[in-house]
Amino acid sequence: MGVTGHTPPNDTPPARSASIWDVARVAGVSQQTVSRVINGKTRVSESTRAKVMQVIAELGYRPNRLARTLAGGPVSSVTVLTSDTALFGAAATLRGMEEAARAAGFSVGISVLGPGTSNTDVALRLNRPQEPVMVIAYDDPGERALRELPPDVPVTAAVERPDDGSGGDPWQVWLDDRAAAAHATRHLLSLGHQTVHYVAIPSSTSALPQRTRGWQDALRAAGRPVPEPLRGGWTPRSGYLAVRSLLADRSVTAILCGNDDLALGVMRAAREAGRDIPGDLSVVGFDDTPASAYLHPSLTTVRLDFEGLGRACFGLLLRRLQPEAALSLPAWNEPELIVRESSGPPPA
Amino acid sequence: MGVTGHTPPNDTPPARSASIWDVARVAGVSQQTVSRVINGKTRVSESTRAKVMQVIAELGYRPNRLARTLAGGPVSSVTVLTSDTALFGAAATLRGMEEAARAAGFSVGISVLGPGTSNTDVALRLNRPQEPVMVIAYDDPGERALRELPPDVPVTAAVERPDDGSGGDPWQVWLDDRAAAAHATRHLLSLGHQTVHYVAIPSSTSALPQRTRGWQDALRAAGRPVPEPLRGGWTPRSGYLAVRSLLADRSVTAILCGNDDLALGVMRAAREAGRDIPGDLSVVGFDDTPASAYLHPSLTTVRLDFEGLGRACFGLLLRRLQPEAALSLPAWNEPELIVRESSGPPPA
DNA sequence: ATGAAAGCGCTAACAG
DNA sequence: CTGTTAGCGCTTTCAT
Repeated sequence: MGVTGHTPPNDTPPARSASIWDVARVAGVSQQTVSRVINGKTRVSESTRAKVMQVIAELGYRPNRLARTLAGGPVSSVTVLTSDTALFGAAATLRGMEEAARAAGFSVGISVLGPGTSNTDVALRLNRPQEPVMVIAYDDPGERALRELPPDVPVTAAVERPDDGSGGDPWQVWLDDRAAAAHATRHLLSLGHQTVHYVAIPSSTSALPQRTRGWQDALRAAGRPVPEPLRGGWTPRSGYLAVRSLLADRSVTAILCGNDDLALGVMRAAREAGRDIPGDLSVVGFDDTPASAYLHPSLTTVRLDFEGLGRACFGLLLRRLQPEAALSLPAWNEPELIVRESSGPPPA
Repeated sequence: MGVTGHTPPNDTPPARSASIWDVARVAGVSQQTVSRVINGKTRVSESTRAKVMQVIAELGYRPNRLARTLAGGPVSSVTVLTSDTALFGAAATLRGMEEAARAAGFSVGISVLGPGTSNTDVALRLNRPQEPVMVIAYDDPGERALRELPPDVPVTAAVERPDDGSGGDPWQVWLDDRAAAAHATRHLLSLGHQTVHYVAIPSSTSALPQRTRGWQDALRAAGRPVPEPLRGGWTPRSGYLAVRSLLADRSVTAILCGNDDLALGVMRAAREAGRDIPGDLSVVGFDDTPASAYLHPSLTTVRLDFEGLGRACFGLLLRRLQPEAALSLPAWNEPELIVRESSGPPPA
């Protein structure tokens, strides 16, 4: 006996779980037949199929996906590269990616990028040289990883904005931040504000980020002065610090923030400066986190469908892996301005 | 030529990236020597090592971790099983796990559990039958997955509370929620409140959750009435809905909430009911999310070191995988009450 | 419809 | 210090 050919004469059970060979032996069929039953692609007689299934259950057989992949089976794993998953956008995108991948039978790996990730490093994180990858590239570490991945790695990405010029990489997805920022800015102008100040999130590029551009677009189109954008980070604290000095100036009546956390910090700074929201100051954010509707005051913000974007990013990857299948891309929602209590007319 | 033995006579480059064999051939050494250089465990002469390293760089060789694992190499991958990563606790725990795992050279897979996950299902998500697993089991789907994993899978878990009786599973880690809840409750009592109401997060068990017990502990120890706990969900909205009717009763002057999101909803409901915080009502949460310090009013809450717990959970896994190594467990912080603006004395 | 053979890329024994 | 051999568990080919 000992089909695997190396069963020691006096064996202790090696705690090795049942393989396809074990199933084959017990079921009295070839190993190949078991494979066929498992994959269900090829036709197998009903009787043998039943027998094999029964033995699989008896032995508690569980397939080894590594071996399957190594042997040249279909691709069924992705690795997601992302920086800081504490950020709302990245976390939500990751959820969308994982959900779509799992639905398609993919296993998903995750690897977090730090600020100091060397170029070879990132490729070495993959489970195999050509494992497909999705990159969440809203910030600098993500963008760098995207650039530094070897060309033979199939990759799609959720990015902050399309590549300059060319109209966008076909393997990237993004939300129309520029239009959204313009929309939010127009909302504030239409309430009667003379201009709108902007607290920016960190940017991935030297070029002007899309939200900043959209904000400028709207101000310029209305012929309003364009203040210098304030540099914020990602946290409430950074928003708080960024605007403290600004708030002494009572002519500042409207502030657009790069995300909801910044907005939260800005609102706190405003209160401490004795400014009423929205009476003296309007504040608008980006993201529409679950908390935003319950803040005091509730936050006017731009809802961004990061989960949808993540799902689409995986759809794109699937299309890249199976070009012949002509897969349709799952749709995602465009950004939407949610008007709440934190924005209103300027003081009279 | 053709060490791999199947190079077609008239080959088009199969887009197959360089393997260890290719490196060996070019470097003029055996495949095994390349393996030795890569792993660095065995001694290799400096000259051959240099040669091999050079060829590795030339050919852009990247190791295949799947093959390594399949061939019986050291374990270097984990899968994390978790439900809803949108929750602060689960997300932070995941970050800690990923960080520790990556630092140890592990690749980490993630698979999200839904409410309806059948028992065989969960084992089939693993990349191989005996892949190590970490479960984030703060809620029911997590606890179920933990129960349903086959016994031969090495698993550690971050759980809401230790197993009943036995003093806790040695492969589980948890925070002392019970003591923390008692502490938070005593804080409110010491401010002069007659009693404290509690809005609970969903529980994973039929038994009383630890936070609920701690709250009761403190009330009983002080000889105060123990109100019926209110059942909340995880979101601000559920906190908002849970307490709306309660707030009509002005004798309710202190509410402890199962997490900060619930507290946010409770605070909003309170304002809408015309209650001032902390003047008429004190609110205390659990988690200390980054937003909590910037809310209006800023939230008194219990800081929980989920990231530390996640790192410890991986440490535990490592210990389980290498019992002989006698690894020390990374420490994590005990829960800590952060007193802010939302708690104060009851109205006179 | 089923079986047999070869091999994916690597590591773990053994040899020398 | 280095090379040889035998697999890991599975999916391709090809046969039958």
